[in-house]
Amino acid sequence: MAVFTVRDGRFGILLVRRGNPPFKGKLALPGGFLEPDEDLDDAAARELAEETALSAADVHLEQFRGYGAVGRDPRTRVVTICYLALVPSPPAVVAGGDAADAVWVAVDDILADPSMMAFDHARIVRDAAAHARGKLEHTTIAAAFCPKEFTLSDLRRVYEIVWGEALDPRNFHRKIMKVDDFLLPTGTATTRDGGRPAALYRAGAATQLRPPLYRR
Amino acid sequence: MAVFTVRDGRFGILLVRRGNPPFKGKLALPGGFLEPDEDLDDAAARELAEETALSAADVHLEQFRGYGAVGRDPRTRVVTICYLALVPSPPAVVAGGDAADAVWVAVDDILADPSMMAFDHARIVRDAAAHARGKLEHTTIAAAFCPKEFTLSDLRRVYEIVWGEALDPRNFHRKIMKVDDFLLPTGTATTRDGGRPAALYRAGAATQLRPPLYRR
DNA sequence: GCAAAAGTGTTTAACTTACACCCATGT
DNA sequence: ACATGGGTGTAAGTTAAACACTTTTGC
Repeated sequence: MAVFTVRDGRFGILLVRRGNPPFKGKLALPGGFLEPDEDLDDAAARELAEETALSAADVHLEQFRGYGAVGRDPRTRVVTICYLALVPSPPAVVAGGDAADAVWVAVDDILADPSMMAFDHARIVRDAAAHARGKLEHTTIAAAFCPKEFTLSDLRRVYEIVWGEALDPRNFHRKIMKVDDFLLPTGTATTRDGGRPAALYRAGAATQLRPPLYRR
Repeated sequence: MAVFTVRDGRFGILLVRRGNPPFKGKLALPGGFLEPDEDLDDAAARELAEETALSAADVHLEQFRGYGAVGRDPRTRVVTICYLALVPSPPAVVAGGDAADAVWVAVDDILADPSMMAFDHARIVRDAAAHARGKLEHTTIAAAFCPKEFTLSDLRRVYEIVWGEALDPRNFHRKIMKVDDFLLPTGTATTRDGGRPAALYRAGAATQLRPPLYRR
């Protein structure tokens, strides 16, 4: 599982600290083995629930890609199918399961120093992060990082943090609102200190962002 | 393997007629089992070579997605990783390998009558075809259906056949030529009967089509 | 010359960008 | 009143769609 979130102004991923060899002490992607009686998607949902206490209904969960290089686990041949999960911030703190040593790590810190990762997981993180970043351009998955109700600023901040670049709030507002069935008004607004209250929205049924919202 | 091509004005896929139960007589995707000493991409390239006598260097080959539903093969549990191959037309005719009964079938015929397919392969064909059709919008993979040297009309015909819709030749011409490093002029031109000769191009290094070329 | 297909130019509308401006709230 | 962030208007530049038109060949 590549479980991404946006937390404390960073694009983060859920990792577990390995307590046993090989790669003892290094960070690894959480995951587990397919049960004999479950489909791939079901196994991913189960693993996600075990690691984060989040149900698949609350998050964006999609199959990403398979990895099967021969030496990727020094113990035996392992073919992995990596799933991508995008969870809202702050994500439910990790529960008791296998993931007692689960930590949130900023993606950019991993890309800057891949040696902190076990197995070929640094490469998987790199691939999955690039995939997620790219998908923000032409899909509505950014909303998966937001809570059930959110403002346009919340959504814009997701884009800015994941991409690491500033977007014009005015133009962002109009571009997003032009997409049919992306943001559904709730009729309510935020109350904060110092500033006009923002309208709250829920994510609608739209999945494609057309036209796309490009990075620089 | 989901091996697609454009042949005789149709968007086609390579299938094999099953000679043994289960699903004897039905059509199936070609494929095989992963060897103990090969990576996923290597296995896909090997299978492609066995089925079509095409080397991975000549075609577009990418991992598509995994399928692992419990009952998808009635004999035993099988997890498949489907690869997408786009091969030029006319593709090298199938050689001696496992695929003695290989046939090219139009994708739309399968979608119209999925019962001709064995296992869950009709669903895989549907998913893979939708993926390929969608990728024409924002990548340069359409060129993978063309021979080494091709004209803008050849490329446009690929789009028209795969999407099943007509495109304006004039606007298509300019949109494609505006993409940096997509089409490299060879300096030569076609000779045909009745019509101005068209410039011939080779595919360049560009992979992304930005801005995209949308379907209706 | 004529038909056919390739390729260019032009007009109009739509969209993007940048930024000025107004709005609604807390202090 | 004023600071703060939300939201709207607008003008300039860019891009896309539709289609008239020119070019280059075979017959």
